[in-house]
Amino acid sequence: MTRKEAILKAAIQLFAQRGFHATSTSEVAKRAGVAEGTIFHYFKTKEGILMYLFEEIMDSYTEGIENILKKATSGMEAIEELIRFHFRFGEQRSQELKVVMRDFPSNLIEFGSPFREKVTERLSRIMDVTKECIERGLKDGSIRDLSPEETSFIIQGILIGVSRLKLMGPLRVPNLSSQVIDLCRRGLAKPN
Amino acid sequence: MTRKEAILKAAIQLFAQRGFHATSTSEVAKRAGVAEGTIFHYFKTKEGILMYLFEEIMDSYTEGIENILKKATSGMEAIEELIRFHFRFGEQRSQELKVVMRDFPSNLIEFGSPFREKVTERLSRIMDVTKECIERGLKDGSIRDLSPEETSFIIQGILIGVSRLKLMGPLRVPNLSSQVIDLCRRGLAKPN
Amino acid sequence: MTRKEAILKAAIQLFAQRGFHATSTSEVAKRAGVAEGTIFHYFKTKEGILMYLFEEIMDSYTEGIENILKKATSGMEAIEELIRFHFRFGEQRSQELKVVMRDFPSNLIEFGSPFREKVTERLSRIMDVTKECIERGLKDGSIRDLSPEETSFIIQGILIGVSRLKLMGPLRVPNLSSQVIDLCRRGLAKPN
Amino acid sequence: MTRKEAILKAAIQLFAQRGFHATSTSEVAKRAGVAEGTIFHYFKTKEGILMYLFEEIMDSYTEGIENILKKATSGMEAIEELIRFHFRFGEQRSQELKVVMRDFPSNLIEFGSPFREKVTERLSRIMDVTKECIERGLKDGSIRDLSPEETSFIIQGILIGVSRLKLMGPLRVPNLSSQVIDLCRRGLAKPN
DNA sequence: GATGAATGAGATTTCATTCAT
DNA sequence: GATGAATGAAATCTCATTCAT
Repeated sequence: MTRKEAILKAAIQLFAQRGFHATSTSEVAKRAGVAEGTIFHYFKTKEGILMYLFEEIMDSYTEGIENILKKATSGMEAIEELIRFHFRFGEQRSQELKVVMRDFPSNLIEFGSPFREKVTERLSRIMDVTKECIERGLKDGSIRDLSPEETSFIIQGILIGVSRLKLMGPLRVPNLSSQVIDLCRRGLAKPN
Repeated sequence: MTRKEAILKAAIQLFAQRGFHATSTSEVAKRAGVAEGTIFHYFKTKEGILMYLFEEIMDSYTEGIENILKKATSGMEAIEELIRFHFRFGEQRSQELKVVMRDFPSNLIEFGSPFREKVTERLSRIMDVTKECIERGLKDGSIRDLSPEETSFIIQGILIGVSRLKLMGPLRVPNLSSQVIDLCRRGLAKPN
Repeated sequence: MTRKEAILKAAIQLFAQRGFHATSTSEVAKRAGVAEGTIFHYFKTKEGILMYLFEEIMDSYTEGIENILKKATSGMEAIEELIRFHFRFGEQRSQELKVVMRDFPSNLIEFGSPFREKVTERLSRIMDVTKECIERGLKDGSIRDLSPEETSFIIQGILIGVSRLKLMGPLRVPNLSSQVIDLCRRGLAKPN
Repeated sequence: MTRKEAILKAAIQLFAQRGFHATSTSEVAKRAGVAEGTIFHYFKTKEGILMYLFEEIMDSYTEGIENILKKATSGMEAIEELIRFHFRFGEQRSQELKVVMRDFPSNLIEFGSPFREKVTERLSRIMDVTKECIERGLKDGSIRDLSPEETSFIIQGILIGVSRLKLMGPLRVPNLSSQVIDLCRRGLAKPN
């Protein structure tokens, strides 16, 4: 493991557990087994670690959902796969996701931040893909007549919120993925 | 306006805008027009402001949804009212809610915090009310056969997530409330 | 002695001795007998101490030379008094002057600095007074035909340079003041 | 251009512009197009660059004024040539001179520094040459009865101060050299 | 000779909190 | 109750320097 990886690993663990603000760079360095200065050698600032993390995970997520869109045979199926992917992703990378969920919004909003652009770009890409799924479903008749814009917003809201509740809280809910899929399917499917 | 109220008002504005961590007590004092010491006279710590805010808003929210439960004629109607109330509440108290959404989870998890108990108690009360709605719907036949536990979890997830997206992001979606209601109704209603 | 004064006194001593950059705020605090934070309570930044010092000494100097201009009976006499005042001032406030001479130019040039304006304003005031002396001497016939602009520049250069050499170096020269006056008088006086 | 020269060139530019303390070795390395380690290969420390610079420029200056002394036909002429040389030198090597003026005194005084000796040795050599000019003028009757010690001190002060004002400030004064010469000639020449 | 990743000491600054008035 | 000067612990970040390659 390179030093950079060690720093990232340590940061993810600590940020997920205690939060970004409550974690000091000296703690990260200690856990990573490197000198504190090394952190700043690789990531210019403490926020830089968060940024790197965010970009990395967002790119990975975006790539995943873009693949789904390519493979899916219908709009509704795409939505289902999207949800399935979302929860699978959340399980595989729960730590990183926790960090992003915990500490992200703060920076999202800060206007001066050099993040802002990158972040909003990624987020809107995610929203776009969801919208495209809906639009396809409208065309192929698998989804009922709904505004793609608004519906994709709600779908994203559902995924974020449910994941949040799951990641942050102590409650364990089995089959979350399939239950959300069922609910969404009934909500979106064309009435017969 | 009493000094305490002035402090709260200032804190809400600043915490909502910049976040809890990025706001200093001196800024709060300045905006409130009181001495810094006064803050600590009313709220023992800086976190104490957040705690007070949280309790106040949570109690208000809990009271609201408990009333709904009393008035509703069916489980499904209760759920609908719940959603309606949620978004109305979010609009009326958007600032406070933003604060809670922005900065809450961090403290939620901190184990040592004296908050933890109070917070979890309130949150589980909210979850319980949602569950009771579902349970009533199961009994009165307005809601299809679903696990109350899991479904209430998802409903809460939806509300939190969609509100979050709405409060934090720049997108404006009209009729969010009724669209979410529609989706949930189709998702929960008994098939005929 | 108030805390602020104690900080200033300590800072002057240390900056004069070791230079601004080589002195840490912790050293200043220690010598002043205050907590390090107290420094930042009174002067927002470390540079702020230098700024305060500079303004204070420049105002004092400017006031001094403006008085001379009022009292002097001829231009040449004004110049003489100016030089006399300059060296007297340098002796009375040698420490502060040393600080200014040692560490000032760096900031003078920095463009972004909030200092710049204040500094240049003061410096040009000093230059202006010198120029007025020359101009008066031209009118009253006590000074030979010389460009006021250029001559005042040279006079200021002389004063700065000679003081610098005196303050910084180990050499002790007696009667510096009167020797400089003699040299300048011969250099400026109208040939008879 | 060798690596060493590239480093020196970069250092001169940056030190002159931003000052020694505000320039990091990494910036110097970047501008010079070498690795940071290379700097320390050629100059043992960061201060070493300044030292090298200083020695080089001082030797060049000293050599120049020593030649003048040899060629001059009278003491007064030597002084005049000295001044002429000083300003010519200042124009040819303004950047280096700026560095020396900006950042030198700080180190001059530091007692522990290995510089100190070299520096004071060079400075006193310059002072000595000036004194010799005066002494010669006293003998050959071109300079009026003045203390060589004190007068050379003043002459040096004038040169340093006027150059400083010229190099550091924004003011442009034409014919500075000849004006200073005129003033000094009148100040030093034997009354007829 | 040349590199540049890694270091770690140290610097400035922030800020919640206290407490004498 | 109200103040705000004073604190000091802790945090982020810089940077000259080293050293294995």
